[in-house]
Amino acid sequence: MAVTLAEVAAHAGVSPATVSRVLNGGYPVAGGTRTRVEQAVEELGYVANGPARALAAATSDLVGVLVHDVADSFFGILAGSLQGALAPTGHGDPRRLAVVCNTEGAPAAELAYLTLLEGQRAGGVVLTGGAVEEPGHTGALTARVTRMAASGAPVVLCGRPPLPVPAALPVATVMFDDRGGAFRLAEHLLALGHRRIAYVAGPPGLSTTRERLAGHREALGLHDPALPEACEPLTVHAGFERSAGYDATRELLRRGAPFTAVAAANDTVATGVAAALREAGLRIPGDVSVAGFDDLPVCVDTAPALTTVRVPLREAGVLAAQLVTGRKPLPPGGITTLPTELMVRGSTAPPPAGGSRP
Amino acid sequence: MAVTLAEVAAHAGVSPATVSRVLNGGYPVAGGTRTRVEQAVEELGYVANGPARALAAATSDLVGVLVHDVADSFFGILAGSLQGALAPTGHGDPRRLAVVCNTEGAPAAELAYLTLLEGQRAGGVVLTGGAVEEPGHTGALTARVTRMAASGAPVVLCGRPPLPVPAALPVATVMFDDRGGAFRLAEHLLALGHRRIAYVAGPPGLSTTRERLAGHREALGLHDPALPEACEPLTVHAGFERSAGYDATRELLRRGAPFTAVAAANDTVATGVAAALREAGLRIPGDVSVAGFDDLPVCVDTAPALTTVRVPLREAGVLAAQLVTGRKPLPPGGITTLPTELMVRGSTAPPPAGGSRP
DNA sequence: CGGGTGATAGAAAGCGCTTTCTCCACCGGG
DNA sequence: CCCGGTGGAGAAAGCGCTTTCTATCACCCG
Repeated sequence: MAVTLAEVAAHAGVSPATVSRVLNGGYPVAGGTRTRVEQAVEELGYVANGPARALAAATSDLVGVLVHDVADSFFGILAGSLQGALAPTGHGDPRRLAVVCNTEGAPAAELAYLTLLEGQRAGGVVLTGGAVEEPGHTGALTARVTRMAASGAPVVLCGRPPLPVPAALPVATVMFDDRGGAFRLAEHLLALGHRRIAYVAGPPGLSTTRERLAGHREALGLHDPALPEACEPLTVHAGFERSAGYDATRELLRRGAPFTAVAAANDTVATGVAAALREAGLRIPGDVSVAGFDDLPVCVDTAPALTTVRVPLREAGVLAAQLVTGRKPLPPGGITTLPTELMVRGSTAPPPAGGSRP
Repeated sequence: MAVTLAEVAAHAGVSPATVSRVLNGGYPVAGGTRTRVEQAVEELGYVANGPARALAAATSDLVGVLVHDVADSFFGILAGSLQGALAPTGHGDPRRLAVVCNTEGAPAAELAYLTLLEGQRAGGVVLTGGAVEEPGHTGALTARVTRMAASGAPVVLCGRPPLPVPAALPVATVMFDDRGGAFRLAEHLLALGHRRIAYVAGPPGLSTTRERLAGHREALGLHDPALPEACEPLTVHAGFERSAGYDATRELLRRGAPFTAVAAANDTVATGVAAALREAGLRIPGDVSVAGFDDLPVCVDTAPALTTVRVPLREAGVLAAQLVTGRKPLPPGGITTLPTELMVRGSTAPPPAGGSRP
């Protein structure tokens, strides 16, 4: 079967303890001894037994990555860069493995996976995506996160607001400036002359939905205090899938209230919005402007290319990896906010001259 | 700290062995005893220590999922459905965790991750994406896969050809009918009247590239034995990214050899192809038809919607999960080929009447 | 009516590693 | 010249679980 530590020790003529120390560092080992052990490891092709290490050390090389759904590019890109950054540059470093868990955004699934990861003695956990803001769940989540962090496993909240955990614990938050991005996007639409701006928001109760909507409204209100209220009937809550955007837009069109622009919760929803508009015979951006959020790869290939807000997913993934592995110290306050950037493309233009349609 | 098996045993007034048996099944436990144990587990909120189980049982609940890159929708969708299907319907079932590893298609990374997973005593491994067909690597991979399977961890090859391992081992292969799909796509182009068909192929040496190209050429040859050779100068090898399609198309245009259609290695590449053509002032499908492969979600939102070949990624993910967990018996021969389907959309049309351009 | 014969439960031996705790040599200072 | 220090190595005790191997009981059949 597999080579064990003891065999390596025997081969090198030292005790198992010494081999362990050479492999894990943090304890002085004389140069000659170290060399002999390393050679034995090499010759025997020794690969440590992960579970045994985890059992003895009470922590493993596993890093849990909770996402709403990896099939969604937003999470796929985040998880991908995170996974890549988990493998450090140095060659001998212990390689962390990413355990990705699709929660579908469901609180129960989130907690269930956290339990599973705790049982696996995961060496860290990254919670990504908007948080369900519901007192009961936030409380339960905070308790779980506190417990994990207290047991030494760093927790990184990525793309969601911080949790009220004791400051001394290894819990970091990496946020996106969703609010600012939504604000600038709305400003862009206003500057183009739009006033009747529809908004296809994400699921209610989700932090991301709240932030983006807040930024959007703030911009409207700053331009004209009456605008937020005026646009209220043009706001629809939906899911984060393409079909949600499609359905919401059909509903909007059915209602008949005129609008000249639609801002969507994210790019995927925006493609659904665009499809519904096109199907209704409306031209983009001639008749109606459309904007998304996230700047997923799809944005540049839609027709027309989608105006959106870039969210630095790759950067976030790398940062989260560095934080969860402890390679990067926690920032003071534990919170890092990554900037978002308005990406103006072809899907937004001034409203039609003849007045607002439909 | 965490509740242990022994504590549950004490609470239920039985021995640890009995608790273990209730939890794992496969050994008769009297109804009353079982109930008492289950109640104790419930009351104490017991969660098994994964590493300890894995150490004692020499196998874990971890399932390795090797992908080229999760950020790529192809793999994201595959990994997502696979991960979802790993969590069985029943509630008490042991939940398998998916460890996703980005190999970037690099043989060395593939082997390195396999070693890591072996060290973790993974309960199974799924290798996805085209295989690098290089004797040395195939040999090394076969050896590794054989060893893992022999130690009891099922291995599933998904979207790649089978490996020559002993038939008795738990190794299954789930393939896509890439060749057939490419064949039908080429037939479609030929039926539209195209004769000068460019092909932006994937990286050389990859099984997927080979299969798709083979199907494509087969259709050309069947239509006119001289066609494959005639189209040879219009075939370019590139990567699987959008930029590869873009660059390859620019190169094709630069060469000046006329073509009326371009078939791309996959949808992502096709979007790059389309972008380059559009940039060159060519209309799709008016001047040049474009076709992709995979039928990723992006296909329906490009302008025009992309004609492509649907590859049943979700189905494959679910099937792979069932096979790797042993929930579904290995098919005879160990190989399952999933059908692909031609999806005709707006990006393909008859070639321009005036003759082939550019 | 006694010893098979199942059906259950317990004892105990690890699984392969980490990590105290101990021990040993050898060093320099008093 | 002796002794406390100190760097380096080993012994051994687990970590929490699975899994033989054994030990009990009932029973049941000849």
